Amino acid sequence: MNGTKSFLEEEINLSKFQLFSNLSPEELIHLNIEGTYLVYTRNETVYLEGSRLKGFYLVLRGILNVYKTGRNGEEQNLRFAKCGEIIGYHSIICQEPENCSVRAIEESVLCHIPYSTVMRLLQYNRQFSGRILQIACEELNETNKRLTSIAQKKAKENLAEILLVLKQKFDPDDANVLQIPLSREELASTTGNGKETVIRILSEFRRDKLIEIKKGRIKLLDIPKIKVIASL
Amino acid sequence: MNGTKSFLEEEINLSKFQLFSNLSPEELIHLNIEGTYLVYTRNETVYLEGSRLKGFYLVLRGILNVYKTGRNGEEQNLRFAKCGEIIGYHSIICQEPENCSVRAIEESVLCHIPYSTVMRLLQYNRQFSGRILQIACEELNETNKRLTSIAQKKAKENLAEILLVLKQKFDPDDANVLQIPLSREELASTTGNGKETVIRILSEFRRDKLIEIKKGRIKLLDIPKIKVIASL
DNA sequence: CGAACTGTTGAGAGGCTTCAAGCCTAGTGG
DNA sequence: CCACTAGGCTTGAAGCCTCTCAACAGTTCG
Repeated sequence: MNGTKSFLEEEINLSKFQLFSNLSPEELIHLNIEGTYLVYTRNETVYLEGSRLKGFYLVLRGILNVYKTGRNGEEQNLRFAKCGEIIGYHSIICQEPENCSVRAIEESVLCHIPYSTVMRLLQYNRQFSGRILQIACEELNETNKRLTSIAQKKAKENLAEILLVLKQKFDPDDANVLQIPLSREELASTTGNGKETVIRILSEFRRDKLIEIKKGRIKLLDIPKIKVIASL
Repeated sequence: MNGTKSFLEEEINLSKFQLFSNLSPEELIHLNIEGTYLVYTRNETVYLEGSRLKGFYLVLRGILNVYKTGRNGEEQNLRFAKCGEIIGYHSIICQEPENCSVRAIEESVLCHIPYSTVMRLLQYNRQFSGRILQIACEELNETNKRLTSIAQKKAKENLAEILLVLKQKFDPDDANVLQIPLSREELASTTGNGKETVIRILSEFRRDKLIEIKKGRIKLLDIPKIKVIASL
């Protein structure tokens, strides 16, 4: 992990993020002074479960894997965070050690916002605290949906669903190519299956011309059929 | 569903709930005027997924099953709500239709707090909005933990874990008897397994003197061993 | 008392995991 | 530049776990 403010100065205009769009000029100045910018390379860990964070992070660029470590130290993906999303805020709000770990999936740039700054904003800026509350509730809705799918769906249905979820989140050009470089193992940790199971199903999807894999990126060829398989 | 304010007048002192403990006398008066009290009998539905709620609910008495309907209309329990907890607040905060359903597991009394009241409190009472935020984050932590267990653990481990979670939440006297009348099917919908699987594991636990079942209530006899099975 | 529902047990099938071996690819060092 | 190596990817086979179907016992309630 390394990074200096000047290096990134240009690309950073925190007020363009919805979360900070309602800050007063003064609050923005403070935010810019107090926030620090960090670069993480692929597979680099941002923090581990159990850490006591000194603030939260805003994702400026890249994609991160938010996961828990479960049985036998096996990773379970909880969500992927991308530009504009925040991570590590539970820890701050609940005043508890973090309950999940975060690792960069591709080179990522984060902005660390220290505890005191967050607290000041939460206290004095209603729009900000309201937005955080909304973010938490949205995340909760997502997680509830995932939990239900993982608990009830078969591996194939579940994987098909995940592909659609990833498309929605990581296909900005709408070219049906998932712009997220996931290993088979990471994909498996997302669906809650073994690596081999995921590989077999992907092979099957490929054979049936539902998807295509080029340079590690998955392209969805037949979304209607994938939706049927996902039972959506 | 039926209930009148006078019927319950006595037992209701909303300010005793932590969520409302920081309300001004004026806010409390409004809350008392605007809140309505509702009684639900066992298995009665409070609301269904997709509803547009006109407020949220505080549980005054009883236990509720918060669940989603998944594959083939099968229920997936997300959590159980008891006295002092709130339900239906995502809907209000995200301004979206509710994403889960709620049903009374035993006779329950709820206080419905209308949208306008919630919004006023969220806007003007920082302690209140902060507390809601904290509740959301705690729920998120719980759900993340559940998701990981459901995805990774075997039925037996998972069921053992659920028993311990239920003990923590529904054993106020610390007598190791779970004061929550769950059907086998409801228990199965919590662990994400079939009913028969749960029954078999419970039988095994009973045979091994880990638990005892009397009048539908589960008593935990050997918590250390249950913890070992749960891999905790 | 019978009906309807919940709980229990058995048997069989199928899905998923696990182990194992070989392939492919990217990156390294000679 | 090429051979080599490490790590990810792929496929096969075996076995276990869980689901599903089915029959029956027990319980509750009108």
